[in-house]
Amino acid sequence: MSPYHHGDLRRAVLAAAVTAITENGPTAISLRDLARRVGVSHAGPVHHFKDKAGLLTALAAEGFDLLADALVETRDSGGNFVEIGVSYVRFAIEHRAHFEVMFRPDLYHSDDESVATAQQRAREVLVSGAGQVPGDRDPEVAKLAAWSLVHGFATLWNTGSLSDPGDDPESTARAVAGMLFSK
Amino acid sequence: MSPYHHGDLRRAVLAAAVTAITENGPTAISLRDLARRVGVSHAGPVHHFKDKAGLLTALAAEGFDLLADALVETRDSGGNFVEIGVSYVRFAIEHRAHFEVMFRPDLYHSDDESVATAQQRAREVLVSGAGQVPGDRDPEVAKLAAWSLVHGFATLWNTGSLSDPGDDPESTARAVAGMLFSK
DNA sequence: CGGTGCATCTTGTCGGTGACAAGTTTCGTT
DNA sequence: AACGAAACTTGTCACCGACAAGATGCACCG
Repeated sequence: MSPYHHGDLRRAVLAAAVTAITENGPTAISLRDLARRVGVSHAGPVHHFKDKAGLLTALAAEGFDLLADALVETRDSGGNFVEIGVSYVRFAIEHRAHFEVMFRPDLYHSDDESVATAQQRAREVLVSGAGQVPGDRDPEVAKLAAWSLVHGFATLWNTGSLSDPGDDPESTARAVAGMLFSK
Repeated sequence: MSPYHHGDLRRAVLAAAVTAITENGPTAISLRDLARRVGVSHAGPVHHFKDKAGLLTALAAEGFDLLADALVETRDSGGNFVEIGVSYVRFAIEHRAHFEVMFRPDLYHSDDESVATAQQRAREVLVSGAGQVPGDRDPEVAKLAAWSLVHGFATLWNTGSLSDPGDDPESTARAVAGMLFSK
C-alpha cells in the first residue's frame, strides 16, 4: 500500500507544520504529531530536519523567501513605499504560521546559512524601497520607522491585541502606514 | 533547615521564571526547572498557578500592570506623545521576559480576569495620550500608528532582527517615533 | 492552651515528547 | 545482479506537564 519511501516527506512535514502552527501556534507543535499527520513513524521527520529546531529553521527560511518574493512582486508592479508596507502586513496575515516562526529566533537555528541568506534578501528588498521615501528625512530612520510600523501592526493584529480590529486589516494597514508620510 | 512552607513561593517562582525566560525565551521554561531553581519539589509551583499556562497568565498580568505603571509615570511627569512611546520601548527592553509573554496569548489564559483588566488599563493609558496627537489627523488612526510603530520597533529590537541595531535603543526609538509627527 | 481545619508542599505515577541508536527496506549506480 | 547510500522504522531514555494522594505546618477557634 503505502510505500516505504514516502516520496516527498520533507515537503509533507513542512506543510503539516504550517497547518498545525496555524491551528495551535508554533510552540504547540510536536514532531511526533506531525509524523502522525503525515502517516509516518515517529522518527521519520528527524531524518530530514535533524531536530525540531531544524524543522523550524526550514520553515523560517521558506518564510523569508516567500516574504521577499511578495515584496518584490509589489515593488515591481509599481507599488510605492506604503504599498510595500501593506504587502508586508498582508504576508504576515496570509502566512501567519511562517511569520510567527520567522520572528522567534529562539525557536530555530538563526545562524543557519539558508535562513540567514533568505533573511538578508528580504531585508534588501525592504531597503530598496527607501529611495522612494517622501520628504527630506533621513532615509535610514524613515525606513526603520516604516518597517517598525508595519511589523508592529501585523504583530498586534496576529496576536489579537487590538481592541477593535475591524474586518479589513489591509485597508487599516494602509491608513496607518499612510500616517508616516502625510503632513 | 529549609521550612516546609517556603514563605513566598509564588513570588519566588515568578522571579525565577523571569530569569529563566530572559535566559532562554518563554517557550524553553519548565515548571520542574523553576521548582528546582527555587528549591521545592517538582509539583510545588502547581499549587499556586494551577498549570504552566497559569504561571504565564500571572506573568502576563504582572507585565501589563508594570507597563501601565511605566506609561502613567511618563505621562504624569510631562512626557508628550513621543515620550510615552519611548517609555513603551524602554519597558519592552527592560522587562523583556514579561513583554515576550504578554504578546503570546497562545501561551496563557488570555481570557483570565486579572490579565484582562491589567491589559485594559494599559490600553487606556495608551489611549490617554491621544489628546496630544499633533496635527489635524484622525486621532484613532494616529494612535494605532504610534502603538504599532513602537511595538514593532521593540519587537524587532528584542528579536535581534535589526541588521545594525546600534547601542542605544531609546534614542533610536525616539528618532523613529518622531518620524510620525514631523513634516 | 489544645485541637482541628485548611493551605502548602511532597511523593508517586501516567502519557506524551525530543533525541538518539540501531535495524530494515528501498533506491541509485555500476 | 550487487552493493552502498538514503529513507524510514523500531526501540529506548530522560524529561516534562498533569493529576492523585499523602505529609506537614499554620491559623483560628474553643
